[in-house]
Formats: sequence, structure tokens, C-alpha cells
Amino acid sequence: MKIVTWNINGVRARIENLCAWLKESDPDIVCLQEIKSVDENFPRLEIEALGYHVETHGQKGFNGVAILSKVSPDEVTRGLPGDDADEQSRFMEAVFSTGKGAIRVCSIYLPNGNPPDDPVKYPYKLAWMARLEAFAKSRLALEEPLVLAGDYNVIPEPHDCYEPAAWAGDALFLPKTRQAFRRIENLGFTDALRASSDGVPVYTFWDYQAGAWQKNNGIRIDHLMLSPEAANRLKSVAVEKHVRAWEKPSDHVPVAGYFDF
DNA sequence: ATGCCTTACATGGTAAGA
Repeated sequence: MKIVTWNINGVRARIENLCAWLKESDPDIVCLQEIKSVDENFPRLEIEALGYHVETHGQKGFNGVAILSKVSPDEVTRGLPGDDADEQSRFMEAVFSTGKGAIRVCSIYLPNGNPPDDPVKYPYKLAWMARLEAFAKSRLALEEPLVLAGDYNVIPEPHDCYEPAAWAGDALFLPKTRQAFRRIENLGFTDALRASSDGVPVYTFWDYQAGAWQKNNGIRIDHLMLSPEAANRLKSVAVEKHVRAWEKPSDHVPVAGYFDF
């Protein structure tokens, strides 16, 4: 089974790109982030025509997540628990049956948090990460295969960016951000790409500005975090970076995990 | 150099991204 996370940066602006990629990549489950669309305007017909079931959790203008799948999920829930007043659409969860039991998959769009001195944005990011940690801890107790897939807006380590000094004061790389990420990891999750990349720098995002793609000035912020039961079935991970060179690309590329399910 | 692009919303410049 192939499970992918991809920040699409506007699903309506990217629908031709997305359909071409679905045909080429042939994923079983796709977690999308930044769909930037309300559910009613999500281009579901084009995707359903390619044989995918579509579940969305959108909002007007920005944010928004979705899960596409060849097989219909048994259950879907929307919103990260822990703050009923949070109206930003950044989280959804789906459970699928496979020939080898159930698998649980979450599509995560973690807050950016910049600028860090903003009275709202960085505290919201850290609070959101604390909620994600609590959720992750509760789900681990189920002892099920679980994939927390998404754009974490976290650069975990210095070698996950082209120039650590340039990111020193950024909300994606601040010590508190990395610490909050490690707290989740240390509950017992495996960072799938790190576990399979032998320490070689691998990036998943290149800014549109300043020729970042051409200069390979990238960062690794899109992650597949695996419960032990999922990590034990991981076969390989691929960053489909060629997609970044397509016409009208997203600034993120798909990150795919291949599992023995 | 809080910009350099890009999307959405709206229909002209902002907000947001990372």
C-alpha cells in the first residue's frame, strides 16, 4: 500500500497537476493539505473519475485538508480534539480496512506560526502541537497501524534545511518548535523519511521566491510519522521531487510511504 | 532587504504562506 502526504497549495489552482500526478503515482491513500477551498467547491468529480473516494475538511480562502483513497474509509472524523473554539480546518482522520487489518491515517496541516513575536500565531502553533501530542498519545494506546501524515511546518534538525543559520529565528525551526516535535516523536513514532534516508539531506519544500528550487534551497517539513505497528510494515519512502519542476507546481512535493498492507 | 512568488478573494490591493 502506498500512502502519500502532499501540500497541494490550492486544489482548484492545481487540479490538472493533481490528476496528472494521481495517474502517474498511483497512490492508495493521499493526504492533502492547503486545499484552500470550501467543501462544496472541491473538484471532486475530476478525482472521482480517476477512481478515488474523496473526503474533505475545507474552509474559505486558506488552510483545509482532504483524504483521497482507492477504497472508501470506514470512518472519518474532522478537526483536532482539544479546542472547540478552533475554527481552522487543519486536521482529519480516516480509518481503512485492509486485507491485513485496519489502518488509521490522519491528514495534518500544522500552523506555520510566523512571525514568532506575533501575540497569536506562534502561541497558536505551540498549543496546536500540544493538542496533537495528546491526540497522538491517545491513539498510540490503540496499538494500531497509524500514519500521521502532513505538512508539520517543522524543520526537525539542522540538516533538514539548506542553511540552518537562515532559519534560526523562524517559527519552523525555533527550539520550542523542534522540542514539541520531538515530544510527539518520542511517544514512539518513527519519522519515516528520516528512518530511510541515511542522513543524506532530503527536502520536501522549495520556496517560489529567489530561485530556491534551482539552487536546491529546500527544507524538509512534510513528514510521515508512524506508530510502531505502521513502522514495522514500512518498506520504503520516496520523495517525488520531480513534481516540483512541473508547470504551475505546488511549492511542496509528495512524500510517499510504501507499506506491507 | 519582513523582499524576492503564488493563491484566494475580489475585481484592487491585502492576507497568508514558510
